[in-house]
Amino acid sequence: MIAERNGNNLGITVKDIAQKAKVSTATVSNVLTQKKFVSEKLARRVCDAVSALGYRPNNYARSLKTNRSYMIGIQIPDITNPYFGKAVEVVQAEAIVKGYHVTLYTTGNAIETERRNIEGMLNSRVDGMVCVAPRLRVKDVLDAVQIPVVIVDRLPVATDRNAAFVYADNYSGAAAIAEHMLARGYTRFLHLSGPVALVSNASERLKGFVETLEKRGVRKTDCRVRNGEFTFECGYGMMRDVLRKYNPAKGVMAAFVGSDIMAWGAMEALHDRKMRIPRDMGIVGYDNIDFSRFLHPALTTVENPIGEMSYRAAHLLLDALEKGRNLAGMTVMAGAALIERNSC
Amino acid sequence: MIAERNGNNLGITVKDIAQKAKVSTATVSNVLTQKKFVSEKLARRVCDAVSALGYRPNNYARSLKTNRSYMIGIQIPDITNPYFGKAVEVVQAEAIVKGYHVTLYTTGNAIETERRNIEGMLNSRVDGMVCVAPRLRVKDVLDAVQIPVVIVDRLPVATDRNAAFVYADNYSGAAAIAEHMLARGYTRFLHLSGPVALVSNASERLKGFVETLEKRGVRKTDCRVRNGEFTFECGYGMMRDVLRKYNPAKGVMAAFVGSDIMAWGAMEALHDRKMRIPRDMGIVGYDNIDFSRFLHPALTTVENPIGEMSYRAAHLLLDALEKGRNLAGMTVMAGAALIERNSC
DNA sequence: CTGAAAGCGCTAACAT
DNA sequence: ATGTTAGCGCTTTCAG
Repeated sequence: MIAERNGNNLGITVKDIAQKAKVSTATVSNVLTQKKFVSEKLARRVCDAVSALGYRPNNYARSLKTNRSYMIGIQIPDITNPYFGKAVEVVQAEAIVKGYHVTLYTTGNAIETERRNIEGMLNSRVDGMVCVAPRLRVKDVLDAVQIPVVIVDRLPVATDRNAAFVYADNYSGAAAIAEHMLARGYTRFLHLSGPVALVSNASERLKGFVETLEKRGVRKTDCRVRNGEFTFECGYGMMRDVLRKYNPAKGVMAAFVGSDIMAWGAMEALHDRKMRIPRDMGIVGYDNIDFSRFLHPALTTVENPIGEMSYRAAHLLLDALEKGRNLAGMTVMAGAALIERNSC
Repeated sequence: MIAERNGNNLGITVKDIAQKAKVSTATVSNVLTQKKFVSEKLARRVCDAVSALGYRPNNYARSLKTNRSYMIGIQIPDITNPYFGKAVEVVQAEAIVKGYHVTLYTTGNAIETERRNIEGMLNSRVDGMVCVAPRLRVKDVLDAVQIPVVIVDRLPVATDRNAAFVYADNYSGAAAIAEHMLARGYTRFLHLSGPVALVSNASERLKGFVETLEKRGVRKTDCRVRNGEFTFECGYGMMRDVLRKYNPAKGVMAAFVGSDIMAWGAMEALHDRKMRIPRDMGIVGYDNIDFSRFLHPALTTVENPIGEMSYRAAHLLLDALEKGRNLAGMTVMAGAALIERNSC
């Protein structure tokens, strides 16, 4: 007999436990999977044998037979960013409740890596995947994949694939910022944007902000825009450049900085110039990252509900997997709420 | 013939491609796994068939046969914390290079969850695992597991299991802080510690700090200690309490706050009281989280080399997996370096 | 309700 | 160097 080593008996199979419980392997399988009714008596015997031998089903064999891995893949740009960390946390928590495991892939915003990752997920035969903020064109990811997918934090595209979209209303969020600034009486505006050409979030925010301002009669020359990346350094650098020829005495400006992290950088640049916020310039960020409320002054921003989005995404995917629901055409848009604090 | 759908042909097997290439399944397997030499001619034919049919090997079948999943599990307390995010990032990057996938588990510092996660990894048959900063007693995790494990960021224990330890020298790091404060001329000291009873990092830091101070002749009454958790709120609350009866005029205090996040909280409490750092109190953190250099004043802290540790951990595990190296008795300790900035 | 047996797709002996 | 074939451990018809 194979020795019972602490809790991890690789050698024990259904056969062994069938033998010990004096039943067939089919019965063992039936009590384990709960798919067919088994009499109390036999079920008891099986369970006893299972714990006596420390049996642990072999998931490869199971998966080979059922063609399901109970594994879902999640891909995010950067695990070091708490915003995406939150997404992973939520998806993982929901998945585990339904008996799914999660495998994680990180892209570093590199398109090539994204392609490789998707290939990797397919190879390791995940049952479904969620892609958070992909840089690869959505069409390209869908083309590569047959299994259910949900794309998070990107604008939906029309598709007949088994794919859903969960995204936030970045346009309205940015529009709310514009309205807020207007209500505060600002007359000069600045937008330090994210990578508009690559990321729909960035372009939606830009559009929402600028269009609202125009609609309310602000002249183009009173609203400057600069494009950059969603990083501290970029926020710092762009603001530093702007500040070179900025004089608050000629009219205080309100700046919508494309993300909280950029906004932090921008605030540093102001600080270095001994400028006070909001006295010399109003600052609004976007995302409502955890730290933003602790900045000085506390950062006015827009809640980007990544937690809610990933929750919805997880459930969509899990429904597709468990109930066979087809995702095609499903989109859910989460709202965006302005969080008023002291920076503008 | 099964239609070739975009890049993901679940129905195609070795058999199909053997047929198409007019070779045996063994030959197909051999060219795919590269374990035996196959002539140019046949290899060519096989590769052509593979890409023509869009074949993708079924990893379940492969794993069932070889008893290897090429999957490693990583468990961390909180994916929302960039410190642990870094660990995941590094392990994932190293794993993928060697052809391994990573599945992620999060504990929320709940011991029960840790136990469940380990169970989950074992069920999904990971080849090895890395546990970062477990709360479960190390002995308990080792007892549960037969596969190679590396424990990161915890003090090693003696074991004959296939387990390695990678940790940082928290004692020296904290000692360096004490020396630094002494050198600056401080005579009154405070330590706001992490969960000393549960986490060896916290207790090591406490020990390193207090013992060094004592060794250098500081009286016990001049060094106060309070225990808490590694959170912003806890840092804030403990410092607020301390401040109720603190008067810098009677001697400026230097506070070693157990982690950067706590230190941030503590700095907020000082700020609320209109106290200036370091004029009214010196503050030193621990971890060198990314944001610490942007705080005002920039936070003096100790580099906790999580990136390096996880790199070493990944390689240890991968060596165990690939080269069959037994990990028993392996420990690697990473150094800790004081980072002098403006808060103390 | 229970058991016998086929077979999921792959790899690795073994045979040629 | 290549082909034949026996399973890996499980689930799932199909009989009984």
